[in-house]
Amino acid sequence: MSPADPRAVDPRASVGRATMRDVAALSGVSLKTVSRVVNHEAGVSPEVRDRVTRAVAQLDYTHNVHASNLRRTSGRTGTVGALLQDLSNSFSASLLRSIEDVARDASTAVLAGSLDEEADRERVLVKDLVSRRVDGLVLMPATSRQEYLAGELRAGLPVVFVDRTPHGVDADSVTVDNLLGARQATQHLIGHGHRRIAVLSDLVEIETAAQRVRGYREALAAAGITSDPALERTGLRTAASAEHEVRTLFREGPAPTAIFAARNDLAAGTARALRSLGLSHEVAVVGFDDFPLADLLDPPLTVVRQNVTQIGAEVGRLLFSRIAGDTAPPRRVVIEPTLVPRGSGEIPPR
Amino acid sequence: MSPADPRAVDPRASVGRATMRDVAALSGVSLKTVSRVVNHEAGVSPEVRDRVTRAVAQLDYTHNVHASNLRRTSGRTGTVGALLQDLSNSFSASLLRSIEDVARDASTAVLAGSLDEEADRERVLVKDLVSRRVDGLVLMPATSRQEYLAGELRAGLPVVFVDRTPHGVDADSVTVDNLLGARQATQHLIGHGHRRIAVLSDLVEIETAAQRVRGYREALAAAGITSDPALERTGLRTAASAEHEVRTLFREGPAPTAIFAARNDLAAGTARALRSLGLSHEVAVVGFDDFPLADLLDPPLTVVRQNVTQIGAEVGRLLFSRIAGDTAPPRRVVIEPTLVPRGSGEIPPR
DNA sequence: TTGAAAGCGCTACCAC
DNA sequence: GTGGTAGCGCTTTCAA
Repeated sequence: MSPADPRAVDPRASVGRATMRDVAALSGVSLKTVSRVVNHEAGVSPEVRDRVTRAVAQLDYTHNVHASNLRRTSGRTGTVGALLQDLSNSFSASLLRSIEDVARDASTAVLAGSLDEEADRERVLVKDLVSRRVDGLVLMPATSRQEYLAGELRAGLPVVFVDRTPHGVDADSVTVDNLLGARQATQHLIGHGHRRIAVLSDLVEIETAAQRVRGYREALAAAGITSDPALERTGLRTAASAEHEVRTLFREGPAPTAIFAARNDLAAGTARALRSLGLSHEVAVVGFDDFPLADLLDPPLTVVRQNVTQIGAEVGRLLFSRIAGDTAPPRRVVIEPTLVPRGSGEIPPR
Repeated sequence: MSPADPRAVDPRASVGRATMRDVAALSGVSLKTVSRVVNHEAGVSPEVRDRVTRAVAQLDYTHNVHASNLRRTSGRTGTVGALLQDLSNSFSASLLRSIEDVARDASTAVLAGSLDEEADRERVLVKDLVSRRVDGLVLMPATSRQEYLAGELRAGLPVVFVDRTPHGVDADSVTVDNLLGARQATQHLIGHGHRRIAVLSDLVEIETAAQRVRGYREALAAAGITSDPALERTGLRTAASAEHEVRTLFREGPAPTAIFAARNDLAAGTARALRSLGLSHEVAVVGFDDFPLADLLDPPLTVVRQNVTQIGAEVGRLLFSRIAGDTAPPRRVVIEPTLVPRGSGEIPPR
C-alpha cells in the first residue's frame, strides 16, 4: 500500500485482474468501504461512493463472487445444477428452459448437463456439482437407485427429481403418470377398433419405459385382449432403431394394425418406417410425449402429451422453495398427461 | 485442534459441511497432508493416505472447489458460459449439447442461459459470468455491438461468437454463410420456375435475418426478377406470426407461388398456414435451418441446412484451444450451408 | 514424507 | 460514516 508500489495505483501495471485492494488504494479508502460500495450497502457518503465507483471503472474491476461467497455466512453460491438426459432432445431442452426462467427470477445461474442414461456419469456429475456447492439440484436420474445421494440429502441439499421418482432415498419429485398415459394411448387405439397393437419402448430398466409397457398391457387386459409378446419391442434407444423395428414387424410379422410408440423419437422413427412402407395412412400410431411440429406430420401425430412447461415450472418452484428454507416432507407431484387426437391415432384397422 | 474440541473429532457435532480441518483432526495429520491426499498428490505414505481416506468417508467430506480455485495459481474455475438465444429451440439446444460434450472432455462445467434477443440481458449475464470467473464464454449475441466486451477480451477472456459475428470488438466466431444460404434457397425456387417468391424473416436488426433477406434479393436480382417489397415480410418473431402473415398474404395479396422462410420456426408457421389454406402442395417452401422431423412433414420440407453439430464442435474446439493458451489472432470460421431438397421446395408454380 | 505459516479475495464483526 | 482485524477453506512456499 506504500505509494512506492506502482501496481496499487497504475491500472496498466496490474497484470491480472484488479481486486478490491487495488480499488481501495486508487480511491484512497479502506477495503471495507469498497466492499460497501460494491455491495450497495448503506452508510457511505455520496462523495466517497463516487470516488470508489470511478476507481472501479478505471481499473475494470469485477467482483469475485467465489471469494465473496466463501466468506459470506449464507453459504449460498447462487448456482443450481440441472442434470437431464439429453439437452438436445426437446423434452430435456424445454425442461431446462423452464428451470432457467425460474432460476433467473431468483438471480441464480444454472449448470446444465446430459446424462445419456449413464449411471456412472450421473454419480460423477452430482459429486462435481456438490464440490461446486450448488444451492440445489434438478435430477432426471440415469441410475435405478440413488442411495449415493443420502448423505447430501441429509446435509440438506435440495434435490428435485424430474420425470422419474427417487429410489432408495426420499426426495421431491415431479413426474407424469406414465401408467395412465400409456393406458390412455392404448385404450384410444382399442376404442378405434384395434386389437393387434404393437408397443415400442426404451430399455425396461428405465422406470418410465417399464411403466408405459405396463400401462399398455393393462389396457389390453382390461379390454380382454390377449397380449402377444412378439408385439412388444423394447430396448429401443433411438429413432433409427424404432424405424428398423417397425420395418421388421411388417416384413416378418406379426404385422400390427396400430402402434403405440412410447417415446417421442420412437414415434418419429415409426413415422419414417410407415412412410417408406407406404402405410402412413393404414396403420394407426399414438406417441408418448408431444414435440414441435407433431401436428404437421402426415398424418398429424396423435400423442399423449406431458405438459413440459408445467413440469418445468413445478420443478423450479419446488426447488427454490426448498432453497428458501421450506423443510416440509418431500412432495411427489404427479402430473396427468392428456391425449391429443390429431389423426394418426384415429385410423381404423384394415 | 485441542482434544477438548469435540467438533474436530465427532462428525455428528459438526453442523455444516466437514472441512479439511475436520478431516485433518480426525485422522491426526496436518491440513497439508489432507490436501495432498484429496488432490492425489504424490509423497504420502500408504498408511497415512489410508487413514485420511477413511476420515474423508466418515465425515462425508467433499472438496470445496471454490476455496481451492481461489488459492490456486492457475486462476481456472473449470467452468465456461454459454449464452444462446433460446435453450428450448432445437438450434440453441443442439449447440449447447455439442459444447457440453467438448467441455466434458476438458472436465469443465457449463453455465447455460437464454438471451431471447434481449440486449440488456446479455450484458447482465456476461457480467455475471465474469463475476463467476468462467474460463471462457460462448456467445450468440443479442446486442448489435459488443464494445462492452473490450475490457474482458483485453484481459484475456476467451470468447467465441456463434451464429453471429462480433461488432466493435475482435474475437473468434463460428458462423454460417447466411448470404450464400439465402441465395441457394431463392435460386432453388427460381430454378423451379418461380418468380413471385415471398420471404419471411426475423427482425432486420438481427444480423443473420438481414443477411438472409439480402441473399434473397441478390438472387432475385441475379435472375432479373424485380423484387416486390410487399412480398418481403420481416420482423417476424414467432411461428404464430409467420402463420398469420402467410394467411394475410393469400387473403389480401400479393399471393406468391413460393415462400422462403428464413428461420426454422417461421417455416413451421408457414406450413401450418398453407395446410389450413389447403395449399400445402400448391405453394413451394424452402426453410432456413433444418430441424428434427422436417423430413416427415407433408410435403417434406426442403431446407438450407446448417450443420449444427459441426458448428458446435468447432465452437468447442476453438474455445478450449484459447483456454489452453492459444493466442493466435482471432479466427472467423464460416461454415457453408447446404440445400436439402425434400419435396416442398420442388413444387412448380401454378 | 510431513507440517507450519502465509495468503487467495472477500465479508463479518467490532471499534472508532 | 469509516476502518482495522480476523477468517471463510483451501493451496503455496518453504522448512523440518
